[in-house]
Amino acid sequence: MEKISDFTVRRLSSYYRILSDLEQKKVLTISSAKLAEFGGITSAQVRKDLSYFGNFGTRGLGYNVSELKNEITRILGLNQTWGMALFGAGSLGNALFFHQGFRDDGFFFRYLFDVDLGKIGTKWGNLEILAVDKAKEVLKRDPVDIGVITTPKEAAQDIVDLAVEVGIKGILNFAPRELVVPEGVSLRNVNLAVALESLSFSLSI
Amino acid sequence: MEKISDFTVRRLSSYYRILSDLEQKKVLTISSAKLAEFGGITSAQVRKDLSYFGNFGTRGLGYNVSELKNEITRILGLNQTWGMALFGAGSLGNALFFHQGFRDDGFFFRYLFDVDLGKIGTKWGNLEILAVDKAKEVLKRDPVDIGVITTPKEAAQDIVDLAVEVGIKGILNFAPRELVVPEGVSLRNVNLAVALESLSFSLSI
DNA sequence: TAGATTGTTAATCGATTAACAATC
DNA sequence: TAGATTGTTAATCGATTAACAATC
Repeated sequence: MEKISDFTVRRLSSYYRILSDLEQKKVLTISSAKLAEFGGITSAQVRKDLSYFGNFGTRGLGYNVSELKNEITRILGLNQTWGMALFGAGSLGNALFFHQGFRDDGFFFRYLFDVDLGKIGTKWGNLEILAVDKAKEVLKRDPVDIGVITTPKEAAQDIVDLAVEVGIKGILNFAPRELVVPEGVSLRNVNLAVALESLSFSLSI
Repeated sequence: MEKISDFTVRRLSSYYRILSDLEQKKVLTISSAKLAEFGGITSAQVRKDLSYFGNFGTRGLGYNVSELKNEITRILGLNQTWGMALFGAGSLGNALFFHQGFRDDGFFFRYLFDVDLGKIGTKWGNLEILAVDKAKEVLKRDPVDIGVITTPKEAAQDIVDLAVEVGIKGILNFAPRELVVPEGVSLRNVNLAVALESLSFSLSI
């Protein structure tokens, strides 16, 4: 398969959300022009993105909303569940843990780890926070797919190394630090400071 | 001035963090090659990004860490403070509110708004959560620079319209919904679902 | 059928990188 | 001075868009 850019993947996520909305509103078909309008892009972009994966439309009519949503669900791997481990049980981790939208999409936290003795042994919902020292043993016995890092930046690389060692193949990092992962492991960074600083830049000029 | 791409601005944020680290470690000078290595990019990219704003280096020697950090601080508008209003006092908003890093960078929450009667009147730190009905009046009297949206997606566009009406020029949106802002208002979206779905895609292929 | 809209190619646009003269 | 490294130009790469034949 042709190499798919992250730009395309992020737009697929956007289409997925738009189609979910439309499906709920009982809209049956949609043109690339309409979909583009909702996503704030061009219709050529929509058709190009979809064309990497197949011919989902009907000339003259457009796309069937439910069908296209199902195709994108499959493409994005959202037709299955993903097990996650959270490293760093702080307030950001807490917000992510209780975020219903992730569960709806099939992303479940299965383990919570922290270094804070005051937190270890306490529960979020009915999931206990474990000592990060136990993580290697626990995750080797019972692997997860994705590691979510909400530790302070100083700890982040060590956690990545641990995650890689226990076979985690996807990492979502919130720590504001450049991280190194080996070939075959996917890393996505969410840096809230960058978003604010980019706003600050726009407001300054 | 030449149009600066958001790619460049985001990398400036990255340089800013790297230089802050280096300054703390008492490193005095750095070459574009080293800076690039830390940021995971090429040295040409670093020099190109900086060249939009001036000549900050010395041929043969590289860049003075503190000097370059100060220049970038100024470019990004981080040599001043920014007042923010939070719309949606949920767990994500709470995590942002108590995040020390934003304060260090000069971003301060000055108002908290919610619709939930159970939350209105309670305090985070010593800042009271106000009814969103009061927002227009309050923010017209005492404007802020940035609106941070952590409401459910259904409410997000109304909040944007309110924010625009009271003169807010920068919006940081966490609601997973495409928002419309008029010319002259900057909008940055942080969509956590997109990040997870992009990981899911990578893990699926 | 006539009108609408896809899927795809080729053109365009913009971002990244290689290369090197300038110069510390 | 000789070696190192910047600032900048030109080449390359890759993403977006315009255009249109195919076809429902």
